Amino acid sequence: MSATPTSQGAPRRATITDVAREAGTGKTSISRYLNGEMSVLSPELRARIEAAIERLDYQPNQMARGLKRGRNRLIGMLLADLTNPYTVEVLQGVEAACHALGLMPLICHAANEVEMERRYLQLLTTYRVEGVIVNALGVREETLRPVGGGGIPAVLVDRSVEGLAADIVGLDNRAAAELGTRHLLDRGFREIWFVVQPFEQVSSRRLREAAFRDAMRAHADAGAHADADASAAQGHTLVLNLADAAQTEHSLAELDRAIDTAHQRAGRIGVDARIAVFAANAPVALRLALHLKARYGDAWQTRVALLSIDDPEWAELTGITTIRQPTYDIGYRAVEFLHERIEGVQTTARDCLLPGELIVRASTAR
Amino acid sequence: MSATPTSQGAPRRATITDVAREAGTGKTSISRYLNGEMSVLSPELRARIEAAIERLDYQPNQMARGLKRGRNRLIGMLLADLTNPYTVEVLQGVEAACHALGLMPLICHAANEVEMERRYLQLLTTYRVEGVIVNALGVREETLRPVGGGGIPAVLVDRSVEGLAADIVGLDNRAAAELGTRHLLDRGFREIWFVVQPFEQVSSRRLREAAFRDAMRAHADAGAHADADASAAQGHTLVLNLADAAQTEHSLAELDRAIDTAHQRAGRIGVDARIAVFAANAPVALRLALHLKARYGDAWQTRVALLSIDDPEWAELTGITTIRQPTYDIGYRAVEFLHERIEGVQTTARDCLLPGELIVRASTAR
DNA sequence: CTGTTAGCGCCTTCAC
DNA sequence: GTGAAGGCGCTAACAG
Repeated sequence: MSATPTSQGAPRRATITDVAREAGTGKTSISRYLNGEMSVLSPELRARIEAAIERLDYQPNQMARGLKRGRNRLIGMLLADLTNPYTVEVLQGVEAACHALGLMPLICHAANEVEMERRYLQLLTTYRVEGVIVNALGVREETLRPVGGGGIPAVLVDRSVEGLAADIVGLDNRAAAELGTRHLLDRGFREIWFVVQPFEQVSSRRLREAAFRDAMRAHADAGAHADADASAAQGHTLVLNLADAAQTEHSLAELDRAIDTAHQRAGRIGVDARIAVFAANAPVALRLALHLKARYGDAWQTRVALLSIDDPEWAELTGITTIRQPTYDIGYRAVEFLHERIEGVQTTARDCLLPGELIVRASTAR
Repeated sequence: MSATPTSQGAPRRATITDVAREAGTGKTSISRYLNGEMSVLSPELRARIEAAIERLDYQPNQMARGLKRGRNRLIGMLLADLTNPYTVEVLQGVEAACHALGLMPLICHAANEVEMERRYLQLLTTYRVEGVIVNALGVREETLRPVGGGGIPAVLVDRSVEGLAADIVGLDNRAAAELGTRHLLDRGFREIWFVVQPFEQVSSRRLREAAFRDAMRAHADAGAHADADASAAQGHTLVLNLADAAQTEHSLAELDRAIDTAHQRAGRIGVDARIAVFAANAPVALRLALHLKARYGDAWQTRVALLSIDDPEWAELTGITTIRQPTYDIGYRAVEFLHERIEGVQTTARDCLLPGELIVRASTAR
């Protein structure tokens, strides 16, 4: 039982000095004890220290330690959008790794605001974090200047930042998009729409879309020689700007026309009426599903075969085929990379591309 | 091993001393400048300081400031489960409020592990956070001892902790459960199952369930006098332990029996076969929906009318009536409360109960 | 083995 | 108006 602080207010936590006095020794020994240099302490002294710490309920002040040794075990975690389930899942991996490595993540949520992102980045340096993991939103190389390269260590998650040479870990976007495209092709879909948010600074969106196009082209090329039917496959890319309602409506209308056209044509030929829609990520998939349901009713899946990268909790419920990202691992690896850099391991910028996993559900059945 | 500060090793950030030298003045003036005591500085000196800061890209070290003045503007945010959309939404409010008040939230995710929760709590005190806002998982009063009361200021979110007198902000659980129950009753449902996770330490679960029972009883009482049909209404409580697969299956089987029984009876009488299921929160609702879909197929909603507290993103897609919590406000208010306490406002423990909003969708239509 | 002595970067009296 | 000195809680040489 600690001294009852009858008078409320500021019970002023015990300091190392208090402990030293209580144990009848000097601060140094306490410090040594705290840092596990047990071998250099007589068992007797050690016991006294232990008792004193217990009695005073002493807890070393991380801030003070950090100030002294120049490292506070804090790392920054800059998130573009916590609303995206992807982000939360990555965070789990981050937390776990930090825990294992004795790091403490300072989590900052930019909520899709570039200005916030900038501010947080500078706030983090103010707290002298030892490194940052950033799931960049719109940062330019300049904003990240204090970071990476000559500044504090940094590793990027999911997205690269132009002009910045830093470690990056994320999904193998190319392979994932190919996987999805080929799955749709294999299932016999011949008209595929790839729907993605505006590319902007987000490299992963670009990569996925490019891989989709390449996969479609590869299929067409192969088909020209072998399978006559294959050559009919056509891929379209649709940009969906979720941040702008009007633009979103406009894009969705375009998709609707394609769906209806295909439906009419199919009626004549007597074949599966569905076109396939490949959503580049979960937010896009959700928006699409909501729209389609509003337009075609509960049976919307008889009109469209939806496939998505990311595997949100509602995918199973709605029966949608997805490509699940190894989110936990992404977060975990990111921290490991950062830790190595913090510890001074000097390597050139590395890329860590983790594979996605295709989860087949009813939406792409034929 | 100290890394040799070559061209890129450790650029060692500028300190207040560097700035003072660069500006040809003393540290005191720099400090004054940093703290906005402009009126006490000659415009000329002030300009020189500004220039020096700019040139050195100086940024004050929060840790050092904190050490000196005893407040580091850090607050702890202890989360029970980031996987729950509720949590993320609350977090948005917290972030916003912190930003407005110049606070920096240290976010800790216990991931439903009581042990983690304990450890984080102690880690937070180690960083000398000025306060904590906790969405408690299983903390006992003793764990929180250093917190609240005589310790550091604390405010609870969503759940109270037995024996701890602290501010608490969250949903008006009683009103929300009543709202939902009455909605179902109004829609003519006469058999209602309230499904909730094991109560454990979570006060909100208890409150919701109690309010549900009270509402059912109130209805029965009123019905005894007026509406003969009303007296037939029966409420059941089902505990669903999501942490244990076997127990979950067991509970779901019980629900299945009720559904089937109702269905058979309805077939004879020729009336709506659906029983209503009131999920105490989103995780429960999701688990239920997944199970029902697996058992009854895509048309599961013709067997069960699902209503849930919380309004997850898939609710709209699935057409489920919900009671949305004012999550953002909850987070925001929590920080405001904490801030007041940090600033020394001494009031007795306050409760802030915010109202939920009923969002009627297809699931409860008749 | 143990204690003494300097600071880490900053703020805060207290003189000038 | 401005600066010098001391100290926040802790660690890291140096002695003893």
